Amino acid sequence: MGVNDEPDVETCGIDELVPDGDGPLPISRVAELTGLSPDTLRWYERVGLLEEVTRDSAGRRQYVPRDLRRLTLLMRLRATGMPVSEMQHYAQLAKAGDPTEPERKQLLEEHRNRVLSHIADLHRDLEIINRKIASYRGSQRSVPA
Amino acid sequence: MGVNDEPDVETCGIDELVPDGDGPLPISRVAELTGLSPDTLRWYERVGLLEEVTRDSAGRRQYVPRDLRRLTLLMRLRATGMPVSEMQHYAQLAKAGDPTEPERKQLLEEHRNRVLSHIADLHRDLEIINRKIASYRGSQRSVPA
DNA sequence: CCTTGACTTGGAGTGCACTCCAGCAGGAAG
DNA sequence: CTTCCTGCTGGAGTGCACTCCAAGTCAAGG
Repeated sequence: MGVNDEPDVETCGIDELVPDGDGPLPISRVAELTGLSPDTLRWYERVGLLEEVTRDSAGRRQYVPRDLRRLTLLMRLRATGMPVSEMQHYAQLAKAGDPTEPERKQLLEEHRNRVLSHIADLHRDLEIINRKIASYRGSQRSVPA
Repeated sequence: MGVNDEPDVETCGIDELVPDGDGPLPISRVAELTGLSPDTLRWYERVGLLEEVTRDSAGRRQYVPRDLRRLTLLMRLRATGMPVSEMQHYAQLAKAGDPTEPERKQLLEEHRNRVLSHIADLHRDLEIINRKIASYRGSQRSVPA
C-alpha cells in the first residue's frame, strides 16, 4: 500500500542500518532511513509509540539503535494494518518491562493471525476480481442493460 | 453497456447477494445483504459509484440485480484497498459503455497486480513480526524493543 | 382522522493517521 | 556580527471514507 520509496532503505531491517556508527542519529537521518517524515517521528513519540528519545545539549533528538529497532517493528505493524491505538498498547506494555512479555507476545500473535486471515480474504476477493477480468478478456458479447 | 454489469451468471458472485428472485429490493434489504449501511449505499450513489438506482412511486430506491452485482464488485475492490476515487473512474468508464471495456479491464488488472504485490509485502512484514514473536518465545533475554 | 415507520434530502460531523505551520532557538559559516 | 540551517513546540488543518442528523414525504394501520 505504501507508496514511499526512496533511495536506500528498505526493508530488511533497520538493524542493518544501525551498524555503522553507534553514534546517535538526528531526526533527519532517521526520516531518510525509515521513510517516515520528521513530523511523523515526532508524532509517534508524542502519542507514546516511542519512548522519550534522548536529546543533545540543544534539545535535539538523538535516535539510538533501540529507537530504530522499535521503529522497525512499529512500521511493520502499521504496514500490516495494526491501528495506532493497539501499537500504543504494545508500547505501554513494553515500557512496563519484562513481566508483560507474555502479553506482548500474545498481542503480536493475535495480530499475525489477523493478518493471515486478512491475506486469505484478499485472495478470496481477488477471485471475484479475476472473474470480472476474465469476463472482459476476449469477449465482447454482453447482455444489454 | 457492456459486459461489465451484467455478464451472465459468473461475473461477480452476486449469487450470494441475490437470495431469491428478481424482485427489486428496498435499501434496508440491500444493507442487510451487503453489510453496507443505508447511508453508505446512498453515499455510493451520490458520489457516482452506482448509477441512479430506480425508484418506486414514492421515490424510494429499488435495487435490481444489476445494482447488486455492481455492489459486489465495488465491495471487493474496496476490500482490496482500491480508493474510492479509482472506483469512481471505473464507474465512469462503465457508464460510458462498451468502448471503454479495454480500459476497465486494464484498470482491474493493474489493481490486481497491486494487490498481489501488497500481499507479498504483507508476507515480508510478517517475517519481521514473526521474528519478534520468536524473540519472546522461550527466552526472557532477547532484544526488547 | 392521526400515528407510525420506512424512506427521502442536503449538509454537517466523525475518526483515523498523519501533516503543516508559526514562531522560536542554537550552532556553524562567512 | 549576521545569515542560514536544522531542529523544537503546540496546535491547527488535511484527506479519506464514511456516518449522522434535521426536516420532510408517503402509505398503511387503527
